[in-house]
Amino acid sequence: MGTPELTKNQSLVMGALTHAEGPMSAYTILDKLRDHGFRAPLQVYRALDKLLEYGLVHRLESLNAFVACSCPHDHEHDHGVTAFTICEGCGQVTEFHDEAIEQRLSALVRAQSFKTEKTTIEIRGHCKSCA
Amino acid sequence: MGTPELTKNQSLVMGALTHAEGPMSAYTILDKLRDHGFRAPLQVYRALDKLLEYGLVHRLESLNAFVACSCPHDHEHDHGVTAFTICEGCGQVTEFHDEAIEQRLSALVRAQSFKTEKTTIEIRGHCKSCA
DNA sequence: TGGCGCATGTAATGTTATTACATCAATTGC
DNA sequence: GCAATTGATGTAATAACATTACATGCGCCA
Repeated sequence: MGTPELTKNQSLVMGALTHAEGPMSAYTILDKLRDHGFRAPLQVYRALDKLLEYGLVHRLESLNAFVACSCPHDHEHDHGVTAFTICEGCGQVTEFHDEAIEQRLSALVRAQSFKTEKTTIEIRGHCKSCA
Repeated sequence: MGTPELTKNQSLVMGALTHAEGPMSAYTILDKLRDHGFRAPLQVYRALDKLLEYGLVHRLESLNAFVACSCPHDHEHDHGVTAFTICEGCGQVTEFHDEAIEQRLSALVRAQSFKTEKTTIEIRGHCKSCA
């Protein structure tokens, strides 16, 4: 029960995100795909919903934008918590994962008897080149 | 150079957030303050900008909403990273701070030569009561 | 008293996301 | 075969969130 074949719209959206340098808003994706027959936001949002569900794409909450997952393989199983650095200068987004943070958050949340469904970690700032 | 006196609009917005149980969107705040003369979104957003700057209010990125800071005192100095659990059931938001996570993130980010300006940590899920 | 800084007021617009409803194709059960 | 179901799609309209642009008022002080 891994990732199913992508539908046409899902493939188009995935392609747009994969070819982009950085994150794209839903409406930017829509504009990129007008030539391929996209007319309405919903076509993008529906595809994004599925891609998010399959773990192929991440949503950046602080940007209202989306990026292709940078994990080269293996969207079959959960990668746990994903964190991002986001450069205000050049827009570059770097995805990373860390066991230690994951475990620490897990402990803190468990202490509240809170049940985690989704964790967002986003760090805004400036990358090495844009410092 | 701490928090200056709040202006009228800032006080009104701060009051609305303080009296609310949970987070409020800017437009919800606007509606609450119509009776006090608020007419336009910008009146709310301008006040929120200042309150965020003073550290009296936090923005929840994954909700596009705002909460009063739960720290009882001491908005004079930076509290470092703030994290939140957000219950999908009852909407309850709990703010917390953790040295260990802060340091770990700091180390990871330093390894990228990334300069942090703002860190967002939001955990969506269900609280004890809504599990 | 004129200029400056800053809070404010108002309108218009821009951006992001969802609801509602209709159609179409593949699959399943009878 | 042929309803019934499920899931992807298309389209329009609207809702929700946020900003730009421009004008006004008010205290301060050189």
